[in-house]
Amino acid sequence: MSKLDDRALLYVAKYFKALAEPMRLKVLNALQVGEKNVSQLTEITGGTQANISKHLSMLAESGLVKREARGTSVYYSIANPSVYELCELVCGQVSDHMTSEADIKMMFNTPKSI
Amino acid sequence: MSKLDDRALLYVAKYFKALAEPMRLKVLNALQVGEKNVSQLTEITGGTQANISKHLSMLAESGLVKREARGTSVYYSIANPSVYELCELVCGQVSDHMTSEADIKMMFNTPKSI
DNA sequence: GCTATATATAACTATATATTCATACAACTT
DNA sequence: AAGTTGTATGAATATATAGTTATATATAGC
Repeated sequence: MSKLDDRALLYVAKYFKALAEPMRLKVLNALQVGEKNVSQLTEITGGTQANISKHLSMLAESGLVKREARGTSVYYSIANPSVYELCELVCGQVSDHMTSEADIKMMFNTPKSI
Repeated sequence: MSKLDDRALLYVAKYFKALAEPMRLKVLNALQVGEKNVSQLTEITGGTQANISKHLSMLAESGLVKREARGTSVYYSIANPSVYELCELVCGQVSDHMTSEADIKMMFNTPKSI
């Protein structure tokens, strides 16, 4: 593989990584109905302000959300609605897959964080 | 959010996490044309046997690939072709997004691993 | 049974990540 | 100007992860 390919690969991986965290999925889910500021997202998700702020920075840097400061608040919104297509696809695969024993087992085999 | 929702969230996150690693994307890419055994995947990707084997175990556990032992070899194949739809979607978003300065910057801002 | 080949795994290291707490910073209000 | 509110960030900790090396396990051929 060429060096350019590797960089593209890294970039795609980075995008998926942004989606690979439950709290960030919660945030994205909360943004599905429209833009929200950090305080609102903090309340909706039940996270701490610092933590949500960090996740939002990460999502913004990965190009999944847009940031807009207005007054004292900062509003975040979905950069590209097709992110929900991704989630739909995955949810479909997950529910298909969830019938098998191995996956039930995996469900209980969850790490403490990440 | 209910406890069940949280588990589903964790499950979806786990699926995305399986895709959030360049070497695993390479492996999945190699499998696009059909099943391959571990040795073949090791050669194609340029990884070490132990490393590829681990990634394959992880991919199998996450439900992205199927495992089938035949003779002394173990053949892996894509469990669900729609994983490539995901990648297509992401590639589209990535290339859209790649025109902006912030992303060029991010390109060079890559961690050493992961 | 012995050897060669293919795959998996355990121990280890280095790095990355999520989370919390405390604090800095910025923009309104009075 | 001082206080209030909303957001970001640095330090610290605990956990997770990718990768390497060495080794175990299994299957086939002799």
